[in-house]
Amino acid sequence: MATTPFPLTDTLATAGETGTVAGVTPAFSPLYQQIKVLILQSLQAGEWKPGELIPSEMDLAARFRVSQGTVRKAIDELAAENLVVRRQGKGTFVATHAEHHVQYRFLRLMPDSGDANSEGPAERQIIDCKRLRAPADIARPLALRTGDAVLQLRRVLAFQGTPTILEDVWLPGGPFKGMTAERLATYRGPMYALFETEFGVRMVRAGEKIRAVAADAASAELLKVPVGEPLLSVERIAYTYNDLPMELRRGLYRTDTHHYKNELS
Amino acid sequence: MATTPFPLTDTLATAGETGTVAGVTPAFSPLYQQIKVLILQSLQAGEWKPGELIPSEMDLAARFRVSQGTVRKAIDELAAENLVVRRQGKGTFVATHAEHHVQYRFLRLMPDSGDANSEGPAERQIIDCKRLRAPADIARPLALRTGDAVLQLRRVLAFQGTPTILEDVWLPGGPFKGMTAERLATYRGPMYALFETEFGVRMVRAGEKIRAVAADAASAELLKVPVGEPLLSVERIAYTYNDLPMELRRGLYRTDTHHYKNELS
DNA sequence: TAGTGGTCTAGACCACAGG
DNA sequence: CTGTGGTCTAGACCACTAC
Repeated sequence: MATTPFPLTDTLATAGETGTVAGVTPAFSPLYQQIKVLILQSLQAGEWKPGELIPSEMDLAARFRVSQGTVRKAIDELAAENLVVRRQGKGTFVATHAEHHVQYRFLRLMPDSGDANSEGPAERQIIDCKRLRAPADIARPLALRTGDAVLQLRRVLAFQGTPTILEDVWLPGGPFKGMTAERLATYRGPMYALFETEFGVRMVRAGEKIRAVAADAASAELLKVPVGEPLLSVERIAYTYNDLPMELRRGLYRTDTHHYKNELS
Repeated sequence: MATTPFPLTDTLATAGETGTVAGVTPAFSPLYQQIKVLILQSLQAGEWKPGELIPSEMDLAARFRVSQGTVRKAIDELAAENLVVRRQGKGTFVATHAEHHVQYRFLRLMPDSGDANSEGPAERQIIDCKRLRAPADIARPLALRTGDAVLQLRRVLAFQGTPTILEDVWLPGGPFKGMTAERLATYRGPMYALFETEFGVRMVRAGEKIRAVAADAASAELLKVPVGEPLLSVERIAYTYNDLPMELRRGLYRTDTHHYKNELS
C-alpha cells in the first residue's frame, strides 16, 4: 500500500521547504513525529482508555497510510515516555497508574533496607479535605487565576505503623468537580488511578523540587517527630497531556528510616 | 555483503536454541544487543577515547558483518544511556564530562530563580585531601575490602559568594594512584573530566540517596549556617563501565536559595 | 562533492500469547 | 493456527557538515 513517495506530506503539516526559505524555525518534523502527535491526540481524546489495547502497528500503519516501521518508531517514543506499554504477543496498551505492580509510580521514597514492595502497602489517613479559593502561590503552579476554586487534601501515609509522609494536595476545581473526602477514603489503590477512572485525568509526568526543612509544630505532631526535626520537603507538580499542570503536591518526608532514591545518567 | 542468513550466530554467543531446551535462563540476546556489548567493550578498552569520533555506522556494520540498521539500533541505545553522542553530518562521539555546555552533569542542585548557567561557575575550595585506609562503611559501597587504600577529599562549593555544598569524596586508591590536592586545585573544569583525562576513569551513571539532616558543628561552620540547620544529605555512588563503583560522595546541600530538581516520568 | 547520521519503506523471519 | 510485537535486512532518499 501507499506507493506515493511522501504519503502524508499533503495530509499532515508539511512543514517548511527543504531550503528553509525564510522561516524563523524550520518547523519541519519527520513523519514518525507527526504520527506520534496523532496517536497522542487520540490518547488525549480518550479514543483508547487507560489500560486498554490500542490498534496494532499494522492497523495504525494502514490508518495513517505509512509503513509499519514508521508507526513503530512513533510508538517506541511513546513507550519510552511511559505513555503506552508494549507487550510482545499481545499488543500495545495505554499506560495506567492502576497496575498494582508499581503502586506509586512517582514516589521515590524507599525504605533503607529492602525495596518498596517489602514493607507492604502504606496505611493512609485523610486529615482534611476542603474546597477553597486558590491563593496566588497555589494558583500560579496550577496555571489558574488567584481565587479560582481548588480542592485541598491533607493526608498522612504510614509505613508499618510509622507515619512517614505528610502531604497537601491541591487540585483544580474544574476537572475534579465532584471529588469528595468520602471517595478518596474508600478508594483502594493509588490516588492517580482514581483520577483516571473517576475524572478522566491521566498524570503523565511530574517535576519535583526538593529541600531540607525543619518540622513545624503541626507537622511534627502529625509525623510524631520533635519540632525542628529535619524533614525532606518535596514539591511536586504533575502534568497531564500537553504539559497541563493538574496537581500540586507539597510533601514532608521523614528520612530516618527511608530515603529518596534517584538514578542519574 | 553478508549474504548468510545469521551472520553472527557462529561468531558471537549463539544463545540457547529456539525451543529453550533445558536452559534455566533463555540466555538469548538479539544481534543488536550483542553488537552493543562489543561496542561497549571497545569503549571500555579505550579503543576510542572520550570526546573522540567512533567509526561510522557503515564501518561498524562492515566490521561486525551486520547491516547498518542493526548497528544503528545498538548505537541508539548507547546514545540513550549518554555513553555516546550523535551529531548529524559529523558522526558519533564518545561522551565526555569535559564539554563546557553542561559543567556538572550529575549535579541536580539548581538556583531557585534562573537556571544552572545563570549564576556562573562555582567557586571551589579544597578543605582537605588525604590518603587513608577505608573503614567498613566506605569500603563497602566502593566494593573494596576494609583497610584498602582510599583517597579522601573534602571541598566546599560556593555560588555567588555563598557556600552551598560541602562534600566528601572517596576514591579507590588503585585507579587513582598519583592523585594530589595540587592537581585537583589547579584543574579547571569538572572533577569527572579530570578523572577521564588523567586517570582514564569515565563515570557513566550514578545513584543517589537523599535525606534531610541537621547541620553539625563542623558542617555548620564551613557552610556558614547555624548548628542544627536542616541540610540536604546526598550520598552518591558513581559507576564506570560494568557497574563498577568508582566514587563515593557524601554531600550536604544548603537549600535556602537552591533546590534539588528531579524529573519523573 | 563526499561522507555522516536521520528517515522511510518493504519484506522476511523470530518469539510470544491465546484460541 | 493466527495475530501481535521484536529483529534483521537492503536500499532509497533527506538533512547536515566540512572540504
